[in-house]
Amino acid sequence: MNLSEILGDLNDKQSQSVILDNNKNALILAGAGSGKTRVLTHRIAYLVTQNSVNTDSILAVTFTNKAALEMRERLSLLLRRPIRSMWVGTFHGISHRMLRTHHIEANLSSQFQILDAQDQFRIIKRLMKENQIDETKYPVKKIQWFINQQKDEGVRPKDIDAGYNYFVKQSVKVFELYEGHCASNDLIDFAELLLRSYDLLKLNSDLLSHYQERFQHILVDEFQDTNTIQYKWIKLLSSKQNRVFCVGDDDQSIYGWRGAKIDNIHKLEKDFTPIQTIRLEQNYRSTGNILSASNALITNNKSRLGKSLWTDSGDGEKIDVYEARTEIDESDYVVSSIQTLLNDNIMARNCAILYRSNAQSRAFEERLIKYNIPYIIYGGLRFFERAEIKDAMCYLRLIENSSDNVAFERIVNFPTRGIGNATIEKIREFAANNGTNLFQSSVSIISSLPTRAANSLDGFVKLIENMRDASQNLNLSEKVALLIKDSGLIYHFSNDKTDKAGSKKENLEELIATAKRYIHDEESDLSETLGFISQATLDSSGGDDNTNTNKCVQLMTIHSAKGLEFPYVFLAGMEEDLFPSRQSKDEPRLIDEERRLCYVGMTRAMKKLTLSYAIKRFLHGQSIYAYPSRFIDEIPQHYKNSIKQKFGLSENDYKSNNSKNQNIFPESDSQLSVGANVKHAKFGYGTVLNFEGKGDSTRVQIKFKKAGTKWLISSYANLEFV
DNA sequence: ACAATAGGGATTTTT
DNA sequence: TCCCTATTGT
Repeated sequence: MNLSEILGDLNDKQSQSVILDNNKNALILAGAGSGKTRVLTHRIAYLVTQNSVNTDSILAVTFTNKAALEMRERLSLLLRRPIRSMWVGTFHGISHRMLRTHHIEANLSSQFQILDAQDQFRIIKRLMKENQIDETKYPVKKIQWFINQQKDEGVRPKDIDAGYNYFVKQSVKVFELYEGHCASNDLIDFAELLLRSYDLLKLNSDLLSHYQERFQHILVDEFQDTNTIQYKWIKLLSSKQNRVFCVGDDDQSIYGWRGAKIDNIHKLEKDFTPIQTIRLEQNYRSTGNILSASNALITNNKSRLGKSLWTDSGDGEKIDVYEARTEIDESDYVVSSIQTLLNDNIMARNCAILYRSNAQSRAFEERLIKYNIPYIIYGGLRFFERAEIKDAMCYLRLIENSSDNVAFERIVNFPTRGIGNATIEKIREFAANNGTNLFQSSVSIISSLPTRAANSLDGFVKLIENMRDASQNLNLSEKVALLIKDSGLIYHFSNDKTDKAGSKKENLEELIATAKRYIHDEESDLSETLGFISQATLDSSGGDDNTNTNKCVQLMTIHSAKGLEFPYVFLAGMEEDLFPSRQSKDEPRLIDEERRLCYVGMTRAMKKLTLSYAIKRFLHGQSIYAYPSRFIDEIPQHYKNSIKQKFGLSENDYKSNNSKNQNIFPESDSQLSVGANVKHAKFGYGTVLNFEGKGDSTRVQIKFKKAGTKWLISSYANLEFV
């Protein structure tokens, strides 16, 4: 690969960044849609092919697994070879890798487990209960938040002076208890991965210099999102001999509330000298109007590094601003606009509805169902966070490592097998007194238990032991298949009446497939199973079935849309107190972040952007009158096209429409049952998987033979039973 | 052990 | 309003 191939399709600024002097650090201020991933990957390709930098000497850090994966893929395409051994990963993934390799120096066993947010919550809650700390006064969520916040700042309990603040005092107490618990149980939470790997390097100068010498080039993506400990981690790894190359955009910093320090990007220029700053301002995504409007909006923020996006692709259409009467009206406007696009053969996946808070998705969902437009809502529980999947994973964990107390607690009596609280309390007590784990403790106390409890507990112990023996010679996916069956999970969820659609059972089956797909890193210090378990915690998004999503309109929060782009974007709920949110309105710092969020939302749009707001909105059980968002006013009028006229059906039309439809699907319809076969005019034949609600608002989930699985409102769907 | 019921809270969530 | 949790009753 030669230089012109690497620089071939890059603009001046991009090329400059890629071939930047090796003796300088770099800050690439990459605006939205300016090709930052391209610069990052081409920079690496340049170093490897033109500067003979060994791939082992490169460390590339991202925030999300998705970004890391994308970088890997693009790199192996560019370099035309696999880059398996290269250190490309998330902050957490890289930290994890270091801790596994140097677990002894990090004061961890080789089998340490990673806690996800749920596990962490459970532990904190139990610790508080055991120590009589009143949950109503000190909500677990808040304490958990406090602890994570401190860790993100690199702060340990001993560093905190609570003064006279009772909340902080209690939080620190729980923090200490929690730290003790994690230490004695070999547990690491997300924040701890970073903090501990930081300490590891800080306290072991040999290790530190090893990595400093090894990583000649450290590249960081989305630098504006780094928190204090991440910044310190990078700073620690940097040295006289190596160079950092940071890419970021201060205008797209939207995770300040999670500890991201926008100021890190400012500090960079002081802490990492000599440094060269390059601005990528040419945008390849949006039309001129969208960019100018976004630029105008973001100018209202103070203390920016300053950047102004431009494009040579023409002005495009103005931004539509729709004033709706209510959120129903709003969703009707948006969805009928989408319908119009679909009629023009625009693909559904090219349309996105973005909003500030998840609660806003409902109105759109209902309208999309009415129009029979396929959609997908992002957000909510991810695959590995689902209860049934966590249950199964905990069986896997306990089979693999009987000292995993977190797993033990979760599944000892699930599915229920007659092991009550009293028994579990005895197990805990014995374990605490004898310095052993819960599983071992169970084995020890069985003989001292009343017959009934003893039998139940004995059954559980034997179950785990048998599964362990039986899975000895099985591969990962066979192991998973065995466990979801023998544990009784499949049986339990097959009979779960609350899960009419059987999706939990399906998820468990999907877990087998996910295990099958798992590719184990041969160089890893972990067994295949432990590798799978760690990966599941570090990347909880697995298992999702993306086959139909490209036919769907996409609904998500603006936060989730960061890094994505769509030809047609609808930014909904542009109202004061919703966006910017009420909780942010009193603090200029928070308002600025809301404004950046709005900027991120607007710059997702490629061809056409539509903003909408409702005068009256039903929220939290009551109607609220709202003012249009200040952000709308901050966009100069000549980029906007205001639409105030009522679109589509009038209120009366709705009424007549509804009453007309009421007869189509009588309330007392006894034919509607799971498994019933139906025919739909457009989607053809299908089977009812699930339904909810009554009368007019009944929603039915149907698996169509050809059209896939859909939720429909029965009063609109006009179903025929066959 | 589970279902029914009452009460409280309701941005955003990369790992 | 809706959803999640904790409590209560069978």
